[in-house]
Amino acid sequence: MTGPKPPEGGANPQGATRGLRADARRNRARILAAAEEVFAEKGPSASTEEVAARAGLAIGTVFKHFPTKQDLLGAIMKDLLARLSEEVDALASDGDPATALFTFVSQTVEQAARKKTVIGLLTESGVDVRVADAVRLLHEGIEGLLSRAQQAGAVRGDARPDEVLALLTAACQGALHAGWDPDLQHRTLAIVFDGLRPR
Amino acid sequence: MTGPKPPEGGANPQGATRGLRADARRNRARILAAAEEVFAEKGPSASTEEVAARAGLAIGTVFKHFPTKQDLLGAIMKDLLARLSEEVDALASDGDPATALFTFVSQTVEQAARKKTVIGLLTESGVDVRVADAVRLLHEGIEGLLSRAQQAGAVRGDARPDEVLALLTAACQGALHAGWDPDLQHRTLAIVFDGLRPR
DNA sequence: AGATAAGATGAGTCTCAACTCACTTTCAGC
DNA sequence: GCTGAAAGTGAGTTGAGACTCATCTTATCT
Repeated sequence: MTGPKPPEGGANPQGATRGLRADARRNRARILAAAEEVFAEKGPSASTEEVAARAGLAIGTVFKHFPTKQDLLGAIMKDLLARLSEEVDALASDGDPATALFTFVSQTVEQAARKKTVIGLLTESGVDVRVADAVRLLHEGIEGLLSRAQQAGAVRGDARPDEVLALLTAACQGALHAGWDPDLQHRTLAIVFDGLRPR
Repeated sequence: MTGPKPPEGGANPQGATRGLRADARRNRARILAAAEEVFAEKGPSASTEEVAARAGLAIGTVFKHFPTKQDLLGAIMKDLLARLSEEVDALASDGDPATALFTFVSQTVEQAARKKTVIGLLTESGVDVRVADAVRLLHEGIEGLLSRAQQAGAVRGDARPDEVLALLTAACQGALHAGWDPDLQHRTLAIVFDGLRPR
């Protein structure tokens, strides 16, 4: 009846990395980092093999941590959405309520132009159950930014959070196209922002 | 030196169907129709095999007409863009200049929600050289609608055609998401249209 | 240090879909 | 209706990529 400590049963606040052996935790992080890079460059159709190579690990290790490719994509997606939520929180506490929402949208679209991950994910598989929570969190964050902006008189009172989210995802999608450059992005978002302002 | 009439050398206004044997022309049309259906339902990742089945033809026939899958997707894309250009022309001659542009965008986005073809194509492969002409034609059409709307005072004078096209494609992309329903679509486009109106 | 289970490995399997081609069928001109 | 070329056929080839597993390695506990 002697042996290693059994896996800890408690709740794990961020990810399922508690109770993992040290090397496993390290490798999991490496995989996620590599995957984010690879998928950002080549989109979600990049092979798991390439992710493994970039992480300097064997393909089997990747599949041990993420049994299917969808799981891997879902984990990245979750990370990305969580980071967006953090940005929202930061802007909500520090930024000017009148411009925080616009700043957030601009930043996110900017980022989308570089990282195809989110975009391709949303397009290919729709919003997955695995990331539903993360999406809800982001939605709530946007709700906060929106209502502050409305109270500051910077955004029309009848705009709703789901409209903002729709505009945001649409703009992110659009950011992938040929001919989309910083200038066009700026001009296009300016139109959208004008549409959001009070008449 | 006797034999069947050699293929006609003249220009072919719509598609490369002139000089084809009757059955070939018929089958080519069947393939395009089937492909449009299949890709609209399942997106561009649907198999060529399924297209052949839907058309009631052998797989080899499909590949005889369209040597690669990209060719097939390109042909559909071209068709679709041509149809959009036709709609633009119709609205340009018949419609109210003040609302024609908005009507066109609404219709197109509406259609995108049902047919994933264009969207997935643009996302997966970028704008292909094969359809560059068709895109240019659509661009010119939008340019016309835009300048009429501006002359009618319905759209701000500083809006440019590429901004409109960016907004249009972005909205079409957005239309694929879970949670995108006619109501949300209407409200979101209303914001965009407000952004396009003179202040 | 020794024991042991967790973790890592990567060659191999399996599935799926794009594409080929030797052969058959059909159309069109005589 | 005969003939030759154009078109159609579909089993087979090929390649790519997701996923497996028998085996080896290593962290961690005593």
